[in-house]
Amino acid sequence: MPLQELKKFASDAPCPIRDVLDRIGDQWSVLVLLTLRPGTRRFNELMREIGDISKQMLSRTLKRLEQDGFITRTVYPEVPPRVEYSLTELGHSFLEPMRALVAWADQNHRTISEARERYRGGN
Amino acid sequence: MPLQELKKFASDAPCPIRDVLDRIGDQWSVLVLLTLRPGTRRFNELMREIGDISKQMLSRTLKRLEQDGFITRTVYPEVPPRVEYSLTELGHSFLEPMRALVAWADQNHRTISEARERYRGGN
DNA sequence: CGCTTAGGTCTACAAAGCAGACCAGGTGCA
DNA sequence: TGCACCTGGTCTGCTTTGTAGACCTAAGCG
Repeated sequence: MPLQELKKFASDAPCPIRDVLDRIGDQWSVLVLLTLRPGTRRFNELMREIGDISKQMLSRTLKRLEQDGFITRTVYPEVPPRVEYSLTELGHSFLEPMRALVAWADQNHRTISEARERYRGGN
Repeated sequence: MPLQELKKFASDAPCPIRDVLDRIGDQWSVLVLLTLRPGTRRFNELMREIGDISKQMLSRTLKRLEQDGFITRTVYPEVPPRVEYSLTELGHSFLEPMRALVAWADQNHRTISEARERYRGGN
């Protein structure tokens, strides 16, 4: 039996924190959401703007974000196909606390780098 | 040449956001920090409280957090050995914006679950 | 002597992620 | 008619990351 299912089951019920951390914990999800913040984007635009994500991961990430209600996916039945992604209310509201974190990152980035240097140096 | 080095190099210089996301992006780091918030913990206490982390990952995560200045590691040269971990100022300050995120999670957990249900149902 | 205990490290094996090949199917060009 | 091109993916092998669990050290206790 897939071990992971057990874990998920065990942590799902009692711990919404874990649930969100699993979401944020996915580096790509946050990055995609941040990239969508300015407005609607198409698949390949996201690829280009994010830069180092693989098609597979982008596809998977978008699917999950749609599933969880963070983004909407609109297909225009043209040829070649056009698919647009954009944030929902939920997606936007998530980015609000996220911004605080990003701000913290901005402020403390240098401190962290210095700590790293010291560690290397002091070792 | 290790491809990853390139990536790291490319994203290190211009983008502190990425740098922090890589840190948070690590599910375990945040979980360890949250577990340390109430106060000092020993290695096996962390293991027990977190529950489903492997020794190796806990060890690795703690090492990195120490390196980055989020926690301190104190060894008491007894037998059997005793090692205590606790948050630094930086660690505490990081958890502040993090709390906003956790609060958001608490509030919106149900909404997300419902979106998931709808998705399954509507498919 | 040999078992216990804490905090790890080491070693196989499983899972996740990546790059790049491939696909559909209408359009433009020859 | 044929042939390459476009987007938004999916599929396939290989690399990287994470896991479980055995092992290690060295004092204390029976």
